[in-house]
Amino acid sequence: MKNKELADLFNKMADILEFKGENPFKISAYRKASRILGDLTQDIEEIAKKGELKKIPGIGEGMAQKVEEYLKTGKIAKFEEIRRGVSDELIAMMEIPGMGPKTLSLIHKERGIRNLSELEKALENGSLIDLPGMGEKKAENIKKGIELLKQSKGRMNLGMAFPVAKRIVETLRERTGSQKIEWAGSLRRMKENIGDIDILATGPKHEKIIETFTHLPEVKQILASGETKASVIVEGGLQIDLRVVDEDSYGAALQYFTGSKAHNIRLRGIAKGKGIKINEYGVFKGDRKIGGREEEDVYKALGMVWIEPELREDRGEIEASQKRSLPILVKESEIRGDLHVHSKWSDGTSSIEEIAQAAQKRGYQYIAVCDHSKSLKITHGLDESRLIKQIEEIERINEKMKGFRILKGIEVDILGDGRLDLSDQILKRLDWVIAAIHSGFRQDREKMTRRIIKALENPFVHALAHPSGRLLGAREAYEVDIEEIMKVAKRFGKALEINAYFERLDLDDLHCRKAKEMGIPLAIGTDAHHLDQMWMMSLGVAVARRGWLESRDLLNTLPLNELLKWSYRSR
DNA sequence: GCCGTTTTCGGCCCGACTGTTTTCAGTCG
Repeated sequence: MKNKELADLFNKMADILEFKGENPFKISAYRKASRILGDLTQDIEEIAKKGELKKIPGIGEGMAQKVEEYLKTGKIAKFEEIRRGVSDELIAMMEIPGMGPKTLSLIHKERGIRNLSELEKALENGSLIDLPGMGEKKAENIKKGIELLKQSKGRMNLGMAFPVAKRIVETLRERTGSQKIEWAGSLRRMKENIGDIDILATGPKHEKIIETFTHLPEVKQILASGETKASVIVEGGLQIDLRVVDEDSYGAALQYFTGSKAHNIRLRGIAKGKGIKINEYGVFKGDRKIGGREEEDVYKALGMVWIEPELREDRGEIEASQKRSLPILVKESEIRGDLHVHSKWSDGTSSIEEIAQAAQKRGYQYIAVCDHSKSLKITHGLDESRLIKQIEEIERINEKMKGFRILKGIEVDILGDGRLDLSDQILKRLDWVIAAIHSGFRQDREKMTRRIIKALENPFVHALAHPSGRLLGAREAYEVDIEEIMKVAKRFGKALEINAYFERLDLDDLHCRKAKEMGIPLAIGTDAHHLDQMWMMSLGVAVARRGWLESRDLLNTLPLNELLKWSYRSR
């Protein structure tokens, strides 16, 4: 699938055009096209073959031509043309916080700086300071930006940002006495990667909130601090922005700072057509403020209904809101069980009884113990005889349980050729079998796809665990034709897992939505190895919600008897 | 470069903060 390549290419073109000072609207057209291509789950080549490129909103004559050219020749002439004389090293410097296209262009033209090390040298010897618009502070700022870039290097996992935001918001609530403090931004939309944490607050004394915030013990550096806004860097290089607004603007501000950018731009476009203006202070008709205290005000003013934050990506939610056809997203409280946890029997740390107790405490009706199977030696994976012992233990514990059931499960390994490493005779005895790839990640696409399909053909497998194998920030998904996998899953009545482990979140949101459209059931499992990882169900539910999933699209919203009916239906 | 129940041309979201300015440009979200 060349979607990602094209998305990256268009984004890079936008960078170069920005550096060159091109028309900003042209630049945003490239960025938009890049985002849309990156969001597509359908193979761009398939769309091109059908001649339907221009049907994609945001792709017009020019972009369609460039896509076709790339698919045919592997190149885009326009790209080759504009990149002449602009090295990758130069463009990479735009990543430095505080360094925009204008500054970059200035230091390049006036001081001949071509890369990061030349920039650092120039900052050391002070040769940039006498440039127009430059000064001591600006130079210092860029220096800090370089440091920041070096230590933070990209975005943070949702699962890592979440606890940090929670702690800071709670501290702010305690110390300022203000109850209306919450996170907005990509964290509120529950994106898998968080660039920074945005916090919104209101209260009688704005200065006190800002003051408290910038003096939190976690704060390493204050980037900006004004009357309504402050930005800090905390330990680990994470940036946190705080906005403080009046109470009657809180809803508008929450809407505004939740984003996404693309979602908000669309809303403002719609507003303009209706003679309405929206900003972070409220909804305005002429000079008259017609709303802003509640987030709903914004949507209502545009003839829409409120949209769940997880959907706000301009992926069709705006139209759905206008047509009153938004999905009723699944809620964590509807989850009746965790369908993937590990115990002491393999590489987990808790006994099965402890797990069951913790699950009951969370209000679950069932939990599936899915330890590793024998070929994963490093995890002390279960062979047939140990698995039989585990089955017997679970049956013993289940007899004592009231209103709760431990499901006998396994995370069975898919071998290099697609065979499973446990026999059908034993798999047959289990309630819940998930199959997973843990080796041979580098197989080529065709081989990997065949391998997984073969595993899914096994009548005793219920679901494919962490289907793409990616590890956020650490390992790319393996090469696999996920569309083909989905078709096969559909044909054989298999489920796909949403692995809620903070480093996986796999399937991702876009493929969840695709699976839903295809009628493939999803199953959330935390892959918890410790009891204190079971909270990650929240992350799995977040992915499901971002994938537009409703309660009925998931298996673990089913009551126990219905889940079992599903799992034994084909035996 | 994209797009059109206002438009095939002329729009394209909007405001805060900083630093170097004396009225504003650049950057960011």
